[in-house]
Amino acid sequence: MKSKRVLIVEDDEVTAMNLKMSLEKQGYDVVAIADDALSAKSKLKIYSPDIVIVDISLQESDDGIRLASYIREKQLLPFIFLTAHSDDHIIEDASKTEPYGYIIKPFDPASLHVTIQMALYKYHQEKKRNENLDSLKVDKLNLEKLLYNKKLSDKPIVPFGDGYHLDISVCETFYNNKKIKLTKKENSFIRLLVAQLGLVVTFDQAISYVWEDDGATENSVRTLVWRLRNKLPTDIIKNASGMGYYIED
Amino acid sequence: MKSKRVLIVEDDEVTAMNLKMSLEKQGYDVVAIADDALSAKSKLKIYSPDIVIVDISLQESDDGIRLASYIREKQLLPFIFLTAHSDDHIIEDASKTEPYGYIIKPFDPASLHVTIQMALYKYHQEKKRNENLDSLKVDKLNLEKLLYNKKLSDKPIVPFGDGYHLDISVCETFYNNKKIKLTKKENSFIRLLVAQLGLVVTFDQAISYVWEDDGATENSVRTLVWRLRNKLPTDIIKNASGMGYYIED
DNA sequence: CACACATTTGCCATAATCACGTTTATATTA
DNA sequence: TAATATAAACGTGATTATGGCAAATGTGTG
Repeated sequence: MKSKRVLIVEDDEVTAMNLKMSLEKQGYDVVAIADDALSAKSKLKIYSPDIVIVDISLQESDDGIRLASYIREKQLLPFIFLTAHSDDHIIEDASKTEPYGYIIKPFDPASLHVTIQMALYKYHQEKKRNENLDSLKVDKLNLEKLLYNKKLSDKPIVPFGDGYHLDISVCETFYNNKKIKLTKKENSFIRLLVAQLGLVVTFDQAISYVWEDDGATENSVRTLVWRLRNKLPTDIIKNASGMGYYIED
Repeated sequence: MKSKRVLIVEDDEVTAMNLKMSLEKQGYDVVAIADDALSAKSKLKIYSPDIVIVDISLQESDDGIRLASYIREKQLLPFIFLTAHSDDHIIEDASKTEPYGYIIKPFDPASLHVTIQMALYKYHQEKKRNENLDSLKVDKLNLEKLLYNKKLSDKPIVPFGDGYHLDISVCETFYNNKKIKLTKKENSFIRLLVAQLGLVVTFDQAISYVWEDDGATENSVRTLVWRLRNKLPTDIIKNASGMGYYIED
């Protein structure tokens, strides 16, 4: 296996150099060192590293955490936090970004290696799972979670489009608080669209989620969309040519 | 916050004692030390710790990993791996259990604390999300609340349909103040329909609520609806094709 | 930019399938 | 024994799959 490319984001030069030396001794390729979030972002693009080590408290601010959130959101890379503190609320904030690992200063070279390996592996698994999700499987549970994350405060309601909402506890769609009678498959597809609000639902996804084991053709999906569009008062189901359908966020 | 209860699963006495001391110095309560997976399982039950630290390679086998899988499956607790190796396939196996954290030997007391905090937080988040998903299901208690919220001022009466009302204190249904004699299951189903007035009661919901543990088929639900419709003077139970039944609000 | 060409989409009629309501026979329970 | 609940069967209507076709969209070329 060729050596992994590491980007270090650390404003303290001494720590950064220590890290770099330690990593290089273990066969890693430290491609760059950034000392703030901004340069980190540009260096991410330039060097395309395999993993990023981020100091949690860049310039005494929460820049490190925000950088991590950014990376997590874009699903670019695995990242590891480097921290000296064990301040509980920093830990809490850091945990929210779901880091792939963390190293506590002063760091130990051996544990550094293991942590990186674990992070890389974890990222690899996650990526594989996401790929599966993209191309094929969106299982019920997964979808429920997606929908749940979109729900409004304590009510099981997910608003979408303009005047629409979905009651996720009973699987029903409303337009201006008026129920729209939908059949099983129509409902199923709306749920999928809303779970991925703003994202395209591919034909494959639709087929595997709505039709489960019995397959279906792309034409079936098209006809389903057609029927749905007839039942919905406004035209919110958009087509992404060659890909599938989506509802705008 | 009261001190967190920790269970250590480690067959090397020296490491175990080191851990214990280190943890106690930081205010943790080490409730027990187990030296194999079996005793770990029983001690889990006896001491109900808040978190478990598991040595990844108990007695040179993969017991640690299997113990972790067991805990993960039962969704009992957060667990942290303790490992000396950086052997890639052990890391791979360990990662599959999605540990809440890991500590590399020789461990550093400060990082131990941070790792535990992160693990506890992560577990907390996970648990909260699962609970919220569960709360979307309708159980007896939930239903009573729904009904209670619908009742008329201070009287235990819930009106529905046109001329109907349900007395939730005695579980009886009336049409124009005339009692309608219903059987146990019919009553049960009417309550469910009224609790979700305007919303569809799915077959699954009906089956799990009316039939509880003894299952039933969709056909049973259909026949139940048929019997109910015969007893109710007007046609208020509507069908949502493929989904279930509902009464309009 | 215009043009031809290929692909994809929306729409529809038709056929196949599925779900519903209903009935009857058979269990289960009080 | 009467009342209640389930299971299987079946006609009917609702829902869905399928293939075709025109319109829209995208692509490559001169």
